[in-house]
Amino acid sequence: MAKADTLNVPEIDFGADRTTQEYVYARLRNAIMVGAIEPGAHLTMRGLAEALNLSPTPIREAVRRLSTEHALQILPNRRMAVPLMTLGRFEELVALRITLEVHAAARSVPYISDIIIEKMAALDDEMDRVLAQGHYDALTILNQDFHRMLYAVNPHQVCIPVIESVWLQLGPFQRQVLVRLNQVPGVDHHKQIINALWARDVEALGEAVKNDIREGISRSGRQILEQVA
Amino acid sequence: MAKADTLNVPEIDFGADRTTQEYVYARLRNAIMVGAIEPGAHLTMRGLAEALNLSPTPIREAVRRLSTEHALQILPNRRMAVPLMTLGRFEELVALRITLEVHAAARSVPYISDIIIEKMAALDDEMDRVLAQGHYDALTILNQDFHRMLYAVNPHQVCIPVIESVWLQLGPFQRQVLVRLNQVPGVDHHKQIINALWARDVEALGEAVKNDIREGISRSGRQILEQVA
DNA sequence: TGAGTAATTTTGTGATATCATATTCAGTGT
DNA sequence: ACACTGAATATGATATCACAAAATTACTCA
Repeated sequence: MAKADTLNVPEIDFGADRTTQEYVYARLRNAIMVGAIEPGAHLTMRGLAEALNLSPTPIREAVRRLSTEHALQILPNRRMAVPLMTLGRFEELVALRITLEVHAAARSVPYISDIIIEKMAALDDEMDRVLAQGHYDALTILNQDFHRMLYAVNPHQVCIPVIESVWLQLGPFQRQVLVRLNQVPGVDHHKQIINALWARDVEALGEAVKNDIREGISRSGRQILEQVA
Repeated sequence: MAKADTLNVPEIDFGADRTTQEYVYARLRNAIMVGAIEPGAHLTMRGLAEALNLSPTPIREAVRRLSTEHALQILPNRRMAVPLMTLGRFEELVALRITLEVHAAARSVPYISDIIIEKMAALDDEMDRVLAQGHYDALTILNQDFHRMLYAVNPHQVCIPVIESVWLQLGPFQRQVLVRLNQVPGVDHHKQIINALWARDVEALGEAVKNDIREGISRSGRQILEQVA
């Protein structure tokens, strides 16, 4: 079925007892997060329903949730599309991402344990391996896991959903950046993050997170958007 | 009908050509934002449907969207409730609110015009009038309008939805605070915000926003949560 | 009287049916 | 060829229907 390729992303494994709507939501969200759906692409609910062999009802619920997160756009014609990126919006999103993640990282420090740092280091090593093979999707996922692991150690944490919402908005465009440049950023700022964690140094951690985000996407993304404009 | 009182909030006026789902979403969101629904309260979709004279379908969509924003909680039994507040979560939400709003305010400064400042001052005056009459709901709405007006002058702004999501999570609890204390915070930090805007002083603006949030809800909220715990 | 269990009711979920609107396509006339 | 118009089609939105799971109630037995 041609429509299925709209989500050219592997089926995700899924606990059996969840709802269909949740499955669709998770699958679409994942596809958008790794940039599997091109910005500007138009989707139809019935198309998605046919592709996933479901009725429109759970599709609509999932799509509505994603539009609330600004991962999808409901156009005035009631059609939906993946939002296009502009330079202004891009810079706002990156700036917001830095502010949020520096904040979340700082509030995680009191709860950091050696075990967590070691787990994060292990994730970073895995990223190096995946990087060598050029698996961009896996790289994106691992990078997010790395960051999320840090923010999640704070037991009262409320930032992660907000941060993920920003990731979601940057996702489709980030893929374009990776594909166009056909290379990933050179320096690995994750080592810097890990060092700051070992030292429990809030200042250094903030700097490291900021650099990681800036170098990871900001510079190259701005290049591309400027040459278009 | 008794169920309708679940949302003891006036009907909001609503453009005629929007969808039912959007109407339900807006109405529920508003009710939660001003704290019209008590934390811990259980809602049923069919109950809401009956109260609003609608089928469960648009209700489900609206509720799903709100649960994505963490304004409602879907329990493992598939029931839904307004989340309860804890001290830890409260402090995280307030800290996040400060970080976000200081960020958004700073990024608005380059776009500030005298006209906007005057409009904000007018809103603040109206708040003083409403305050004298003890209309807490109207006060909450006006306060949000005041803040939103500032952040919205940035044309590439992406913060407002995120900030509103935090407001939404604080809403039900904030109402409890106002009711229990039966008074509103004394000093009006909005004047301080407006002065900083006239001066185009980013530093002072950040301080003013921080103080406004802290004094407005943080102190009294913490008091209440601590005496419970 | 109280605890456990079966029957009833309520509820959430997803598929289907229906309707209004938007889009696409074919045909007409210039 | 090209713009315009009307028919046909596709789409989104909501209500209704069917089903399964959960909650509630009623009932039984100790």
